[in-house]
Amino acid sequence: MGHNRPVSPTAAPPRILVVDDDLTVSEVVTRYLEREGFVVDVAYDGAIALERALADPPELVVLDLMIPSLDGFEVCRRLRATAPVPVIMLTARGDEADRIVGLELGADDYVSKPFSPRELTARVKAVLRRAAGPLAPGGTGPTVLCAGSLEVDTVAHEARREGELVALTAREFDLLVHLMRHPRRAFRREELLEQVWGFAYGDTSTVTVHVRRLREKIEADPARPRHVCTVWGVGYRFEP
Amino acid sequence: MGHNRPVSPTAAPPRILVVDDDLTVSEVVTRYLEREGFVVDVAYDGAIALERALADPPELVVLDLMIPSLDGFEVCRRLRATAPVPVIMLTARGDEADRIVGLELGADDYVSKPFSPRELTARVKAVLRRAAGPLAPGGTGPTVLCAGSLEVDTVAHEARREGELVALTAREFDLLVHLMRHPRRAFRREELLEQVWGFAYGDTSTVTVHVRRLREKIEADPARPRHVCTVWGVGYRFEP
DNA sequence: AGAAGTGCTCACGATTCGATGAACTCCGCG
DNA sequence: CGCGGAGTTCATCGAATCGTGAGCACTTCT
Repeated sequence: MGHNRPVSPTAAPPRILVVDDDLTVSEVVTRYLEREGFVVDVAYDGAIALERALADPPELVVLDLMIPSLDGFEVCRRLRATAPVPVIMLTARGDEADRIVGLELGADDYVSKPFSPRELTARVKAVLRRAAGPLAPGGTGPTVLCAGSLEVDTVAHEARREGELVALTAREFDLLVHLMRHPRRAFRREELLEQVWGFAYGDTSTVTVHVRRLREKIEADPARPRHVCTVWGVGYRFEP
Repeated sequence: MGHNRPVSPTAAPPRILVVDDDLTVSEVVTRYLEREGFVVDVAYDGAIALERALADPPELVVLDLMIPSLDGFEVCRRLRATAPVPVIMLTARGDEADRIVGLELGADDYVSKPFSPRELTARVKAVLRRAAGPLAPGGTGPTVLCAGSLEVDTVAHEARREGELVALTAREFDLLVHLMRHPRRAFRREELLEQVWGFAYGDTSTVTVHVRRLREKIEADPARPRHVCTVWGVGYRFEP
């Protein structure tokens, strides 16, 4: 069931709006992006794209420059005017690229046709990563989370109990950080699956097992957890 | 969105001179560079650019090749004749760029139009990092980095282990310095690719291989690295 | 007490990830 | 023009990790 984890360790699958009137292109792009675990929406002209993007902004827009009703640049400009949505431009190849160079600079990145799907998905991921910020999510919170004798350094990607280093796997780490960032809030397993794993659906026992392994490592008495607590009939909650 | 700090953590913001007669280009470039925390100055033709750069040398020059009064190559040549200012060339797209790259021996890097602002800023940072040292009076941080029996002299471009000189290639050196400048911080491969290589995207196995070679040279037991450590599911981290 | 619902544990198979070795490209040099 | 070093890409291998299903334990309700 190998869904590739798209980008950010702790995120629902990013939605991407693909705007291209060429059916062949948009279909291929869609297929490849979905294979990488993204949720893809398609629009065939500028006006509709803009409307849809403004109504429900996706995480990223892949935008052909030459499309009906509103050209790509105009769409990009208007998008940017209201919401800081990352944009990747698809530009035709050839000399005209020189003329439009100034215009297309509004985009976060560009890919010139013909392009390899691999390159496009790579760039999509790169731009999303940039938009999400580096491992240290900038101002969105402290880099070291503390609770009791627990210390979690989100930058160094390390966790300590009583000062002792505990080796957490990537998932365990993500799970712990997510819980610690929302102390005392109860999460249903489905929520955690979505917010930590990025799965829209799936076996909730996956969460159970990971919680168990996590407790095994960070709780003094894993059978009587003081931090990662069970909320019966609901899910789990982090207790500081 | 947090302002990314450019390159060195404690230095004054590097000043960058952007030389381009296309207003659209220079404005967009300026905006993106400023967003990254640089101080940007703009010149619209070669003579003025040269004059200004010589009067008060910036940390880096971003130079379009086709500009009025003095072409980019000439400006670059004269600049380099007097001051070792790093230069990034903006070249027209295509095969032409390939021919030019041979000529522009003076430039530290080049970016061909159309380019993504991402790529430009990434390369700017990479070049600045690489250039940090030669003419660094006070701002650019320590010139000798130490960790255990490791000594890295960023000015002399030398690395020693137990006092013994180890021959590192340019990339290996840059990689090591970058990691050492952010001790204990975990980097994803994609981040390193961007911050050390200046690639907006690419094959992450490149990083893997270079890390391996670096370990081969600086670690006492390369199979059990004590400094350049693996963070499973994430990337690498430097341990002092 | 019995039954149904919910969470916990364990072990197995599939997948993913990093290390490794080697091929290949690109230059500069003799 | 071949050589050699640096850098990049590719294929393979082994190990760590992950997801799943089945059985057990505990809670709650009838």
